[in-house]
Amino acid sequence: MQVSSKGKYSVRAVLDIAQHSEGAPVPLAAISQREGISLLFLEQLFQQLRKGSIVKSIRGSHGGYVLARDPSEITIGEILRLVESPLYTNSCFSKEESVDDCRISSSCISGAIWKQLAEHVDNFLDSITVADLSNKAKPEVVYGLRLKSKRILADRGMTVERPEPETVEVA
Amino acid sequence: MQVSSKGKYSVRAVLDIAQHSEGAPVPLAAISQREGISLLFLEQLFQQLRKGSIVKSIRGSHGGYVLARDPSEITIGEILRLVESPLYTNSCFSKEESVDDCRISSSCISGAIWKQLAEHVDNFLDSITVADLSNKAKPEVVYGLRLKSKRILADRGMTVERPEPETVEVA
DNA sequence: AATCAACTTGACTTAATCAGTCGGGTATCC
DNA sequence: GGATACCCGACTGATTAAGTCAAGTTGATT
Repeated sequence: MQVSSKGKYSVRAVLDIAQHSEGAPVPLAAISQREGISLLFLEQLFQQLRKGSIVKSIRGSHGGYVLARDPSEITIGEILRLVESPLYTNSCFSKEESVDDCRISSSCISGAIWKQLAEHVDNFLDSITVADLSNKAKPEVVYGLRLKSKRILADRGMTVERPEPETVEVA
Repeated sequence: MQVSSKGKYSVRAVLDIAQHSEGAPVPLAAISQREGISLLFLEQLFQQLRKGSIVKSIRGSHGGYVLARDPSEITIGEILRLVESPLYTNSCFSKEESVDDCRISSSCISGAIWKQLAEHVDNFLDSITVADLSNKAKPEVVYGLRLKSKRILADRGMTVERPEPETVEVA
């Protein structure tokens, strides 16, 4: 259970654009240098990010990538789902039978956990936007990792509260 | 980002013991048959579960495994941490310098996310015990996946609330 | 004491996935 | 038209995961 470097790199790259683009397109070469990520690898990732309409591409000289939407409208979860293999995939063996007929006793019971876990993780990651992390706007918030407005979560009938606005140790 | 079958199998196996042991040791061969997991693979997993004192082994004829503690004292998170690679590993490059000196700009900022994510996941998984899932005690709760007493979470200064006690679709 | 079921250990194999590369495109600006 | 930068599919090498195998040791039962 790990976040792949595809996922981590993608988040960093998008964040990099949010921080360095002044409306102007950011070429991958610049991201590659700043973030220390292989250019070729970035190209591969950005194909998916573009198709998922996280970024828009601008071709030609002085081209590059810009965010496709407002940073406050792009969540970390969205980014990850594009490049990561899904956390939850249905793996119950009984297909059309009723739940009680499921052969492998503990399988479905514990299977429910993975589904809930996936929902939990998605909800958490969707509660953080690129804007939240772009320290350009509010540098002091970055390490505190304040969650997006709770209203959004409330809309989903969810609450995700953190104990205190403590500073995350970045070591 | 996925839970490996090591993890899934381990949870199912422990659950299987909780459901089928009447105080008597459960041999791996039985688990293997019921759960459709390779015996050899189970042996491998149970070594780690034993060392992590999730289960106790009873050798000899009519031997097998029993839970090392009360089902309500064993969390899913505990099980997973024993057999899974950790979700969060510190990957910041700057070691002894101050935070501001960190070279790779977005790296640490986004790095904080992974740490929080890991904490979030652990808290969720630690809030579910084997007893919660052992449908022997309360079959109707299993698919509802009721969380462990919120007091435990409150002790950690955490709240994790689910929208409604809806039934999870097990398809 | 013999026997057998069951655990113990470490090495091994095979298949899949991950991370990254390569080569040859195409669009756009100057 | 050349430089810049994105586009796309195929490819590779390394690591990990999943599962297997062999050769034990231990302990209860008979």
